[in-house]
Amino acid sequence: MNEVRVRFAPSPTGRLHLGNARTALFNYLFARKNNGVFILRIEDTDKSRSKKEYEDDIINNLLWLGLNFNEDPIRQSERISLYQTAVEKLIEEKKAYRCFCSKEELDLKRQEQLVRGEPPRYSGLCRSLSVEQVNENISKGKPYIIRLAVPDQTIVIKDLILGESKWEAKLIGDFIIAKSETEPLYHLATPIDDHYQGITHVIRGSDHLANAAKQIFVYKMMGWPLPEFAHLPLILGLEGKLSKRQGAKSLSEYRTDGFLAEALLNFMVLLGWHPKTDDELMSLKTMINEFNLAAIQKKGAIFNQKKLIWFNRYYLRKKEPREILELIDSTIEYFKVEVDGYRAKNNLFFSDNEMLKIIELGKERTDTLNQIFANVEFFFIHFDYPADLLIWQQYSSLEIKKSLEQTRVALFDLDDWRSDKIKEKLDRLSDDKGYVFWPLRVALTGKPASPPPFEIAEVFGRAKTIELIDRALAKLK
RNA sequence: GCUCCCAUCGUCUAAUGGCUAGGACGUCGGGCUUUCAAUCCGGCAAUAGGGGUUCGAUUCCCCUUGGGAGCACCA
Repeated sequence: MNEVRVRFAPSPTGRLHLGNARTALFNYLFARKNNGVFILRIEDTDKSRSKKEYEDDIINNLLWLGLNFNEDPIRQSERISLYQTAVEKLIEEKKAYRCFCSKEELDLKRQEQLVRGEPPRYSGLCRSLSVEQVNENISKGKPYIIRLAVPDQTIVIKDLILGESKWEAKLIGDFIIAKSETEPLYHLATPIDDHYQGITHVIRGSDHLANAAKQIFVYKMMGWPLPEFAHLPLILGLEGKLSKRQGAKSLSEYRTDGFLAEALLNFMVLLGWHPKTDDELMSLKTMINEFNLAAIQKKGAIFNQKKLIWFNRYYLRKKEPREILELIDSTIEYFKVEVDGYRAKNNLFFSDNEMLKIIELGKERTDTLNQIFANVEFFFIHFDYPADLLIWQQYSSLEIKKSLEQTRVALFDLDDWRSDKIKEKLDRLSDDKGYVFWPLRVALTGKPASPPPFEIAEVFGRAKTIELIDRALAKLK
């Protein structure tokens, strides 16, 4: 039994998005599950659309997710001679030929075929050109492209996920495999690399199923054995295709929007696949153990943002405040700047311990990392609120004033300024907790909803707490 | 237009030719609670439709409908 070798082969024509990332994940899981090798191949044969920037984005985000590849990534643009040799061999053996038809002619024929209700494909006109005719055309400098001379056969794709499907050669036609000897196209470069890289399982999106038929012809013409194919169902948006316009964000965007790699991985793996057990919460390690290609769903999965958010909340809550602080510092730099801005502007500085406490309070109440301070912004900004907000239920303004005065006295000479001690002391003030804690919360936060006021008081410290209580008292007549 | 693929709660999915079709997210209601969050308990919610095969079909077959993908000198 050969070693399992799989590849993730994106073209660097855009940022890594969720659909691609899931394809990478499934390849990775399959490789790890089988103690195999996971390879990254950059398919940059289209020079005009490929960009280094996108290549970097893809690699950085794969690494961020933890989908490490085992070998150095290869670029198709650096393997031109490999494809050239293959093209020349195919032409030599009359398995491929130069086609001199112009684009205009082809467009016209395509239209005609469509009108007749036929699938649009090349007629094979130039296949019958003699060597002399070809040479004459070349010497005249007539432009050409290279087509595969597709034999009249029916291809059966045996897909590990989708099962068997049949594809007739006459409906495919002699497709183009290269623009020239040194400019290979996808349908040629991909099977060649898969062969020479010893890929045993081609795992990719099901939008490539029809391409598999074409590529199988290349394998046959080259006399190579076929790899296994597994075409993954596509991820769809609520209204059909998951497109950039429909909120399909790049991984980079999810990252700066405050999503955690753990959440994204866990969410993605459940799109089209499910573990045997009902336990959906999985680390990468658990996924590897549980993964099974045959259990992958055939139908496309619709992306459910709310579940992603739920996973994100879950993993955020599980993280230690220290880890979160590091994540904020390292991955969300712009946010650190923003927070530092708050602090400088308001002359509010917190020690590391105080920051950790703030994060602990914030992380319980946020969907995403970048929103972690949103619910505890009162620590960083000057806030104001209407006096009415201080009033708890049916109490009068005077009674609330009394409550705050009692709180002030109780806290003023509290020896041990810790949240549990603060709570303990305030608990004794009244049987109606709301009567004590509600006005204090509003005094300390300016908000009707917040973490417990005694926790906040601990971070603020005695002086700031008393100051804020005095501000509240001044609002009450 | 042609080819291929697909079809279980709103969404992701589990299950078996045979108990009340299970779980998760969401949603609704309740408990806890000073608020929010968290958490706990409970409810609503699905086998697209029509034919077969069978004692029996969500499961196997056919048709319809619906959805998706492909048909580039992109990948």
